Amino acid sequence: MTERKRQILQSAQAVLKMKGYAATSVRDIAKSLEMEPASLYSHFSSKEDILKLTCFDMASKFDRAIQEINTLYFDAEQQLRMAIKEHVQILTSHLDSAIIFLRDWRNLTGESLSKFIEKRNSYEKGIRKIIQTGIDEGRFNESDIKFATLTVLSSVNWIVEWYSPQGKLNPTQIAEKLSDFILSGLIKNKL
Amino acid sequence: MTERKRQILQSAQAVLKMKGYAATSVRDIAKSLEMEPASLYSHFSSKEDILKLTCFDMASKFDRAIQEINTLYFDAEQQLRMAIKEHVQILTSHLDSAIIFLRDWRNLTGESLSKFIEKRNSYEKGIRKIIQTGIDEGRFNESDIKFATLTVLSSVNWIVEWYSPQGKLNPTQIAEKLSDFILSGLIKNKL
DNA sequence: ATTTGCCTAACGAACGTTAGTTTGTATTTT
DNA sequence: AAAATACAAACTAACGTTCGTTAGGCAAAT
Repeated sequence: MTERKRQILQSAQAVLKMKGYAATSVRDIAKSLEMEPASLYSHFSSKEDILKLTCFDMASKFDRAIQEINTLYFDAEQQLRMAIKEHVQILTSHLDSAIIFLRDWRNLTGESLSKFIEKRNSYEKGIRKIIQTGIDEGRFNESDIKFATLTVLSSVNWIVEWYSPQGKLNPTQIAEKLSDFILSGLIKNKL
Repeated sequence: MTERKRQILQSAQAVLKMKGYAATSVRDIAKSLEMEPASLYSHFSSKEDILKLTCFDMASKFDRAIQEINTLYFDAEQQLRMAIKEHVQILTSHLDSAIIFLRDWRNLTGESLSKFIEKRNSYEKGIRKIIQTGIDEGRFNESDIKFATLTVLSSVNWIVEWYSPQGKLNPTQIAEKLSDFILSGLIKNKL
């Protein structure tokens, strides 16, 4: 990936974030770069190519993070805190891509779509594994694992809807607050 | 609204739910009804009209629910449990509309868009008010209210991504689980 | 001399929408 | 009871626009 291509991709993502992939035209993207629509095809093979790069780039970031955490021998609470922190970090430091990744992946087609879903499920499984460990350790409440996993992921993912780099909470603080909130729902009362 | 119009709207929503508003054409909608695209215009003035009806119909359902709850003199915990239960009930009993409402509202334009955002903020304010009451009553942890509100709404809204009428949890059970989870994060430890 | 990055021009397809008409079904008038 | 009217809901045909994309060329950088 050349420097120029990365530059164009970034600008494209900034535009896609605003109106969504389907409602954004190649001409919209070109205009933001002050270039002709056709010129984009010197760098990308199709509009969907831009979506693919964005989605799979983000997916692999999440993949790398969860895989690393899963190899560490911390207890479930620490693992979950780390996972949330990494997750928030990735989302907030690539906000444009993150929004597209979370919202527009459905516009992928064919093999790309199924591969993406597979990656997504694999990540979800990584989170679920941590929660399962917490239950096995006797630290987390026994509850519907799938339910717990999805609730965790939803509250974490939703931050892209309101996070602003200018806001009063930085990513680390957000991750801490979120972890406290989530863990209070998972951890057994120490009575 | 005639019976036929309601019927068409419902069929349109089933199609829109699949690919999203922007990626769905008027011809797609017509095909699902086995009619000609032009015929839709006997019932709707535009494609966006369908989106408008869907979004504002859902918005008013939520609006009605929160307003009623806010007039009841229960304590904050009970109010929040009721609000969550109503919210889940609305989402799950109008799943197609709910998905469109949550995902596609950004495709509204002009005055519709700003009015919608206004309604959305007003609902959010209703939830926030309940949480604030809980803090004032000394029952909920003092925390960033906006943060708490958004986390509550995110975990509730995300259920449309995985809820199925055939699943093992019914809406009431989901609402209870979700309430327990959320309230364990809000309520002060009774030490 | 070759490559890179962008251009102009234009393609065919799909888009949302309009105009005008037909059809079937109630309702009213003869 | 039969004929005339009104209306709703669908149709056919087509409009102008925008869509993603391709072909081919030109100028600057390597």
